[in-house]
Amino acid sequence: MAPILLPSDVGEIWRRAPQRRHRVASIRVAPPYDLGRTLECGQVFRWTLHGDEAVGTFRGRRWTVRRDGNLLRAHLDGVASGRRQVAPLWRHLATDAPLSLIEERLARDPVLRRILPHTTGIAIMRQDPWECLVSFVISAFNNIPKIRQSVEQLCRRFGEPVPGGGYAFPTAARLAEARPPALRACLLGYRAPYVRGVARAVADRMVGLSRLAAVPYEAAREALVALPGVGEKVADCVLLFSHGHTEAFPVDVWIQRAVEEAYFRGRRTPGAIREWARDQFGPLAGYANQHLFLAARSGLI
DNA sequence: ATTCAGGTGCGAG
DNA sequence: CTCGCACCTGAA
Repeated sequence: MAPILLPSDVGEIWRRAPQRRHRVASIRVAPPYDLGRTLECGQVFRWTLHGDEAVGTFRGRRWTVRRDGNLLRAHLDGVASGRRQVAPLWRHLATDAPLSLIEERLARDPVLRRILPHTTGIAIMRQDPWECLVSFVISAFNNIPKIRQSVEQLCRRFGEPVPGGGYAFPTAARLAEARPPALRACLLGYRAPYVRGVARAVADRMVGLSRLAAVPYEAAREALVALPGVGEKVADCVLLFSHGHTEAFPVDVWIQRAVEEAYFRGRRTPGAIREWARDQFGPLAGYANQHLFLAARSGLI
């Protein structure tokens, strides 16, 4: 199959999207943005969805976001007065991602053209790198309900209470000083030392986690893989979901099976699949990944 | 009771 | 450097 050469401009448009400075409690999102699909396609673990209402903690505040057609309304829970800057929340939810352009480009690939009608509207969020890193370290050889429980336990035991209810994600310094038994009590199992390890590395500035967005993909990846409990797949998740490296293509068992089935009809190593995806989709590899992942989990591939 | 789950770090060849 | 294997533990 001929590689689909994608101009790098799409990735750049997304990455450099202007941040609105004024306060807005609501925002109109361009089709096909789908809040529910964005929150439930597996990139984030702490947002919960109830029909058209999403609840999540972001930057130490509890938010409720209601969807009304193409309009999203944000409510700050537990804060009686004093409006607050909402723009960072929209940025977090990636409401500015040029999805129609991205999906139009992705549809040049025959496989994606077939599944896109079932997966359209996914935006790749901009998550806090530290929370994202810990979440995906926990995700290794684990199942989603338990991952969510573990993250929630970490917040409950080590995070600061949040006005609207619940707890913020704990800081690296806080987790670095946590006792191993207390960490294991968060259902972490054998991953407890990994969480402690990454906490220490980040707290001690062994790795400039928040600066990796400005570091080229390959170099940023190397820095992450050096951390305990962080392999190729977890590194790619962090680079994609929190650092804006949309050329990252995390290969888990679902993606591996889907790509082998739909593109190769034969076995490939995770590394080979990752390299193939970067070549095939360029700066949109991460978006392709999310659509293929959701399609695989939905039984479409 | 047995099996499975969004990988990673190991040692062995 | 690639390959095979063990691994905490709750939920089905």
